[in-house]
Amino acid sequence: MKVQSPQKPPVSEQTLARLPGYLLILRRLLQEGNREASAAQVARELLVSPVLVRKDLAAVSRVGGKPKTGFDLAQLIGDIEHYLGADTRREVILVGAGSLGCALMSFSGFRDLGFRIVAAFDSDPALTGLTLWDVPILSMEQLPAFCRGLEIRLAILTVPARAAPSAAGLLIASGIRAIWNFAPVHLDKPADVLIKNENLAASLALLAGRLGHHIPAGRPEKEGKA
Amino acid sequence: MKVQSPQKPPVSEQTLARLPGYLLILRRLLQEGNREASAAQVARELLVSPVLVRKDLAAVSRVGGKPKTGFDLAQLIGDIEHYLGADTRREVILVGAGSLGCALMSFSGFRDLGFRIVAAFDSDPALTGLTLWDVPILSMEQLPAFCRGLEIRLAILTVPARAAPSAAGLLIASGIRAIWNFAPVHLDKPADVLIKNENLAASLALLAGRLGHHIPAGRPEKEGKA
DNA sequence: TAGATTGTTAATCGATTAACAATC
DNA sequence: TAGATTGTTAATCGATTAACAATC
Repeated sequence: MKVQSPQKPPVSEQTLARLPGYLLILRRLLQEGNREASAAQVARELLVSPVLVRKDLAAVSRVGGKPKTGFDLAQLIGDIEHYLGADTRREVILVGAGSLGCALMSFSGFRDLGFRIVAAFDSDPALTGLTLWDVPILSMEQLPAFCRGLEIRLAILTVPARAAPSAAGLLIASGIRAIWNFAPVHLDKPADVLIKNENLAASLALLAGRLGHHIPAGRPEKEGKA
Repeated sequence: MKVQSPQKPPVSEQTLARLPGYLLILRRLLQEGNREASAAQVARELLVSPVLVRKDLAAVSRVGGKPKTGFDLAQLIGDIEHYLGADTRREVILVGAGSLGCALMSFSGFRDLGFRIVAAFDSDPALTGLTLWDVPILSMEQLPAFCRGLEIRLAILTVPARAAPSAAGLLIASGIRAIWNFAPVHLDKPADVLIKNENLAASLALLAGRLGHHIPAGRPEKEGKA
């Protein structure tokens, strides 16, 4: 039976974005031998306010923490993992096996959060048939049947900009529900498909812009500590 | 002589983050033969409100647009480029020539925004001395002198998580002012150094989380069009 | 018990949007 | 001129923070 949590209000985009960060810290604390952690402890590491951490955790964890001791680490980690993974298949395909695509295939960080790139697709016949980092590279023609067959819902799009719109169309037509798009182009989509644009060049420009204009980065470091 | 623009209030982080997107669209419009563009035109492509575009542009452009005709494309592109690049050297170094690092070296998108990876550094002696995609790979020992000599201020950090803290320390000691950190660890830093954390696995988890919980992605598509 | 830490309600803060006068 | 589009002032909206009562 499915035990969802429909009574809680949906968490904000910002809260969701902080969850993976919490997960990393909580896991490390657990590995270091702790059984519990306080919101203040987590907040210090992420440089956010403790209240924010408590609010975020309250939004996604069913158990909550205990006064004086804090949160049960194992329990909390499980809750966050469940929340991030709830109702979502963790199998991912990758479209575009160029240098960036191959780098993502080799990237171990996805595995730590439970994701697995199960196949890559490329229009270059020289690449199809190869297996890189345990990921088989298939032809674009094989994509629809593959996605339908395995009910894949997540795709990473690392093709050149000019190829991205048609590739995205093919993905959507093949049942993909969310696309992580690394091409710097706007992709049209139906309302029920999610597209997250990742523009690496823009990210670098943003950093350089902040540097040039001395905009303080987020909250300042806290003075003094325990 | 330096002509800065100290009288304008610093733009918000959000505005800054949208500038590269404007730049891409405006350049494309110019290439397509247009001389001018309206805020509404740009807004439609980025799915943001036209008022927001006007506010953003007013914050970074000195000239402003003209009623009826809109903004002069060449002028506006120049202003945004200048704003993003103001007071900032565009030379970047890359630390950690693993698969992700190499992918970024080969990435052409940086060039389009005026950045150039001038050198990569790696502790693996098998890599040092090589030149990949025109980027020479040097040893970590050469880093401080290189950065000091060329006054490099921007660095991309793509080393494994366990090596990141010490590498960041070396970078900061070598005069680097901003670090784009791909390792999923918190890096300590003095107040005047910027660190932008890029956690690719967390980004994917965020997308999957949104998918699982059906959180609408930003503003909905507008109905109807010109 | 005393004290640390939680969870929640109210206040603050800042970004976005709406409304509208100015102007080419 | 008439009309489209800009720039700005005020209203809205939502996230973060502050304050504080609850509780192990």
